[in-house]
Amino acid sequence: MEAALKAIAEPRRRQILVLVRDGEMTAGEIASHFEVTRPAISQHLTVLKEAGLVSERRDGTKRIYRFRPEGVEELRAFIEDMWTERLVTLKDEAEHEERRRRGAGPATGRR
Amino acid sequence: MEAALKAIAEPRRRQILVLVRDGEMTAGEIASHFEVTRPAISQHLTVLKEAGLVSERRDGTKRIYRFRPEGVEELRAFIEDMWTERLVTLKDEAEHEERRRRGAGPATGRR
DNA sequence: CGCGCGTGTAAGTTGACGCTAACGTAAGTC
DNA sequence: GACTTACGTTAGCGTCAACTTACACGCGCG
Repeated sequence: MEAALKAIAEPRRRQILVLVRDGEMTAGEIASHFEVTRPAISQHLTVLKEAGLVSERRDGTKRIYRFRPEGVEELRAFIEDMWTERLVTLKDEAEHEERRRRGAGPATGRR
Repeated sequence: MEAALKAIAEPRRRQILVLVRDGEMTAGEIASHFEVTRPAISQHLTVLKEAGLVSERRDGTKRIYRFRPEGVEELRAFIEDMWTERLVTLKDEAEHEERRRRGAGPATGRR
């Protein structure tokens, strides 16, 4: 998750994602869309792959990269939790209070 | 948007966001939750503020920071578009193909 | 108005990251 | 098995970002 966030924080990697989003592409084909050298793109692809945002498939000497929706799904879910968990916390507090009113409460919920 | 992405890519800033998510807090109060110095937290707060993820309010010499849901909303929407636009593109391609079958198409889509 | 409190700001250091150039590697071709 | 193709990998360099230390600023109080 950390990795995915840092991956999309980089503009060029987002551009790469937009490229492969519409269909799979070879490394060279991706690199041809940019002004930087191929090794640079190769490194970006490694980062994206390890972040789970793209998948790699091999065909002979070619390497074909493909957008990986599940990776972005995790990311989206994480961002969503960023403020929905606020409601969860409020709910937890309400539950604790109710429990306390019943006299049960050592509150073992601490990590 | 770029700013918001780079802001949440940093672990400590995410922790700060989680802190102020449950209610507003002064700068010193936030800093007391971490091992780093107060200036470091102050810099993080500046980054978060300029990214639109928190808002700042002043009360005398104190500065009170508050979570800003709209900022995260933009972020969430951006991530969402990251792959919903894929469907739009597929729809475009379908339209182009249909147009081509009618004999229209020199395929000027190249940038 | 001098002084303390709560913060932001500036300067300097260190570590991480993106880039290039050179080299290494695996698959196909003759 | 030499040669080409299509890549990844490594070493080195410049830049940026996070941190600390030291200083500056605004508010309130006597």
